Amino acid sequence: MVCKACDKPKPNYRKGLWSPEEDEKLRDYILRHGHGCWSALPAKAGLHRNGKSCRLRWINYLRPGLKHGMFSPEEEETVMSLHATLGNKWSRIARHLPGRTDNEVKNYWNSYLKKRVEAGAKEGPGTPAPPATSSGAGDTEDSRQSAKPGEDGAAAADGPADSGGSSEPRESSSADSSCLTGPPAAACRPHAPPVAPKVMFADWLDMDVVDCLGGGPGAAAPGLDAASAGAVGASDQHHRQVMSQGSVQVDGPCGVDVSLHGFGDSGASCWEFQEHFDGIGIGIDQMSTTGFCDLLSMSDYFGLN
DNA sequence: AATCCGAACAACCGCCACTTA
DNA sequence: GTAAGTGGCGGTTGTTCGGAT
Repeated sequence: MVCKACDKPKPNYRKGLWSPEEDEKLRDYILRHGHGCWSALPAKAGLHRNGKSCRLRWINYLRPGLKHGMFSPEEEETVMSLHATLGNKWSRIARHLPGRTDNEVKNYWNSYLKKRVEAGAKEGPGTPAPPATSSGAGDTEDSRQSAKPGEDGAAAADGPADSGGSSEPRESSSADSSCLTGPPAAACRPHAPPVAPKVMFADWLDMDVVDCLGGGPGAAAPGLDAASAGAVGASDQHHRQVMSQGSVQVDGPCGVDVSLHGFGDSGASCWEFQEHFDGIGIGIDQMSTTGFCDLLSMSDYFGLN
């Protein structure tokens, strides 16, 4: 991992919330060159942040394919199920939730699911808190829906209303994308960043590309152990979604292969990234060939590494 | 209308595992 | 074999907002 391109850490790193300009710089750089060596990235990208901060920002917020907003009942069930078996292994849990980050899962657990589980435990040891159902997540769920919807509202306001939901358009639960596809800004978090609407990875990788990359919707889940399979059995659609993932390799800035991964979906147009790539001179068709197909690899997703 | 409080979320910090020279 | 450096993970904190009083 030692990388000659990595400069010594600079002092005076900026901290705190990321500005839209910083986001833009980071995204531009990674989309052009891949992240490569994180510690060297800030200097190259013209950011006054440390590599860790950049990495976190990319992984938790900027990375294409991320899903923001409401957890679907299936996702909740998956989180609770996996947490029961894995404990606080948020990254492991997140691997079973396409488009969710460990940080998001962790936050969601700490702020919501944990309380529900505890409440359920108080009601009766043998009766764990019932997961939200597709017919309605209950009053607490409703309150959360109105409270949390998140940045996708900004996306809906700034871009196509269906851009967010296209992350899991196939066989996805309706509740999952309730905020992504549904209530516009009014129902979503008002203080969400007004820029950089959330764009699902599916929006910028055509399904045909995914098929070419080898992942097909009907592919099997290699190496998925029984426990994991059982744990996430309730959210089978997630597996099928993951089956559409592809993975390619490109040369990273440090001379190593940087694995970039795809997450396929319908042929929904990539309205933001199309615009973005146009801006930086990269054709959308170039993405598939240059490997700008970042999300989770199959192996990562299934915890095979 | 102003203030307080809890919730939600983004980001930081510290530790650990892994890789490479 | 060892040390240095990086990346990743989990815990925790800080900030912002909405709702209640």
